Amino acid sequence: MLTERQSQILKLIITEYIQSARPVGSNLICKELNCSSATVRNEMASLEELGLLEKTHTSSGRVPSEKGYRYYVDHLMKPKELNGEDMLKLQIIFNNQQLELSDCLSESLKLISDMTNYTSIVLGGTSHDNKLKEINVIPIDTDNLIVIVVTDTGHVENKKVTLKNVSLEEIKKTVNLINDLIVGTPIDEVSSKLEFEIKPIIGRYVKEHEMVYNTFYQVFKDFSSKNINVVGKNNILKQPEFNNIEKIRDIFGKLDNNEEIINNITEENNDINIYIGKENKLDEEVTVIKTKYHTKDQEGTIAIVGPKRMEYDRVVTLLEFIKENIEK
Amino acid sequence: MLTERQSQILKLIITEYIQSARPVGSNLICKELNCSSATVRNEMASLEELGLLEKTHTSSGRVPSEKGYRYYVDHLMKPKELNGEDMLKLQIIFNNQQLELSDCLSESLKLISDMTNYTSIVLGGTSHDNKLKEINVIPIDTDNLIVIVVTDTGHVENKKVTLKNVSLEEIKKTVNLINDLIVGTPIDEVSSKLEFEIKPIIGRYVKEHEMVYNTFYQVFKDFSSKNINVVGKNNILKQPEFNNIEKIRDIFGKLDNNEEIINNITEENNDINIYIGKENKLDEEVTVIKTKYHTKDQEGTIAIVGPKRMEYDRVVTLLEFIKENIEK
DNA sequence: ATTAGCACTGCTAATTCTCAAGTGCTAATA
DNA sequence: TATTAGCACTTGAGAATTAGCAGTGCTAAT
Repeated sequence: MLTERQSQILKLIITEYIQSARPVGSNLICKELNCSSATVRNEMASLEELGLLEKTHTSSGRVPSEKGYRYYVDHLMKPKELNGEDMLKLQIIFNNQQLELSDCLSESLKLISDMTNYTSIVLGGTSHDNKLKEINVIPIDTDNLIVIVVTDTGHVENKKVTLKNVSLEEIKKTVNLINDLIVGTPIDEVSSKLEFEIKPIIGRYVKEHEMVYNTFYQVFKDFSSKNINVVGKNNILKQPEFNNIEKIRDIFGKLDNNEEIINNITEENNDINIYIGKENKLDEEVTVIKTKYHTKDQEGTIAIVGPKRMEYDRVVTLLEFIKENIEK
Repeated sequence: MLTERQSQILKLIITEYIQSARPVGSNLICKELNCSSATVRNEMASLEELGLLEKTHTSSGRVPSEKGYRYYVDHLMKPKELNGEDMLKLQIIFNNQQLELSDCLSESLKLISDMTNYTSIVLGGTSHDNKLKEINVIPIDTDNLIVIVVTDTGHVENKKVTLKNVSLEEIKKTVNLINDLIVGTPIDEVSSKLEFEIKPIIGRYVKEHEMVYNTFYQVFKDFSSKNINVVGKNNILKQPEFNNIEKIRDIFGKLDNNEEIINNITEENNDINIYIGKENKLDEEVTVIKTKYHTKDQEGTIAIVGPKRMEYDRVVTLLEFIKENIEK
């Protein structure tokens, strides 16, 4: 357990370092405290002993270690009030009735990226509460048609499909079957329901039933797949810790790789969670702060990615605010 | 006019520089030609006199100037055969019947980006030949509904809109009006037709006619807006000329700015056009090679962006191939 | 327990030095 | 007249050196 003064010093070093990105020396700290630089140096040495601080070289100032940041977010950090201006801008987005919820989300995270110079990620997926409302087909020509899928929450998706040698009659029949038997099913269960309720009987009505079944199956599969939105990637270029091209390429590569994002960013926990450096699976030189969100028609993850030297308090407050606002 | 030997030297310098990105000295060249390095130096001096070559400092090798590249693409460059492997990969994309045309385009440009390490851009827009086939509404609840717009080529778009205090009756009436009067209109003329044919009469059928009109107007406006697809942006990080963060931020900023892309990339000419350095409006340190394309349902621009030190011959051939393939 | 003082460390930036690559020019040559 | 050999010269890149500074750890005094 740290003494009061050690806590103070650790906190000062971290907040100073977050702001300046340069190692912090004892002189700077002792001005804030009622003691000499020598005393601070002694304390720093103990904090380093505990693994909370590091030096970049023998005679440099101190830099927080990952363990130091962890201690900071667990014990020292105070929630930060949202500043008036930030709050106002976010309010404007959420009060805009014109915007669909998913647009609100990306808009507000775009704003946060601009304000903080970090990168935001929204992962969205249809939720269990999202039920199939109806499907619809619009023929284009003999071989091509559009399938439109609508959920009860107003989420719509369409896909152009090619079905050769299948009469419009048969397609209509299939659509009716689906509308009769599947409507009302949570969207994430449609696939299995299709398989057990439609597949066995479709042969009675449709000649090329395998092809037709596969086509519709594919449409629903696409529908329930996740969408990924990475905002403010270029902000990475503004962070001094990412000042070499290799590193930038590395991180940009990861942020462009959808699979990697889904695997490493998706959050299952409803709290605001902080993953510092090696604690996160995306890249050990960044911190990821993220949370799961639920709305009536979708659920997913919102995440902020930045350097380990991140304004933790501010980001947590912003994420809390957004999560709260989209969930109502 | 250049002598035969001068042409040869210029060409050698440019191809060598394109490949190595380092100033080219006389020694390297004289090995390819039957003459001494002194002779080559003399010729280089004349080529510099003509503004076709430059030096980075008094005793460096030569680097092509923009005028040099221009001369090269106008007079020296031979069209390059598509190599078998590249060709094969592209063929696979174009032969895939499953893919929509627009997907083919982005797929093939993604491939080109990977092969060349340049960045590709596809600008698409609905063309004049693209006609409104039908519109459709699906009510979600009392205030919200989905508007679905379909064109005769199978392009579909949907939008969720909120219309308070408007009865379903009135909305259906509006939809019928549009389907009766506007269907068959080229998509880029729908807006004006709405204004002149629907706006004057809608008041007869709908109480809140202004709001309803505006809503539909907005839907069509969104529909006909251009879509932009920038692929392989990260390749910029691989080019040695873009090795400082400032420059990268600059270019990334431009490539993320949709307005800038539309204004500076859109091409009106059907040939493959090459814009070297200051000749292009995007950024004076890059070369843009681009062309306009037409398909039955859309037209737009495809462009490749890379350093001035670009493999001109290869890119031109690739673009020609793609243009040809999507246009049939 | 705290602090003043001092020797010590390692980084950064400036300076100098060296070397290689490449040039332009002159004079000799074919 | 066109080409070439030869040489003095220029420059940048990289290595080595140096000076100075920010900051440390330790010791001894308070």
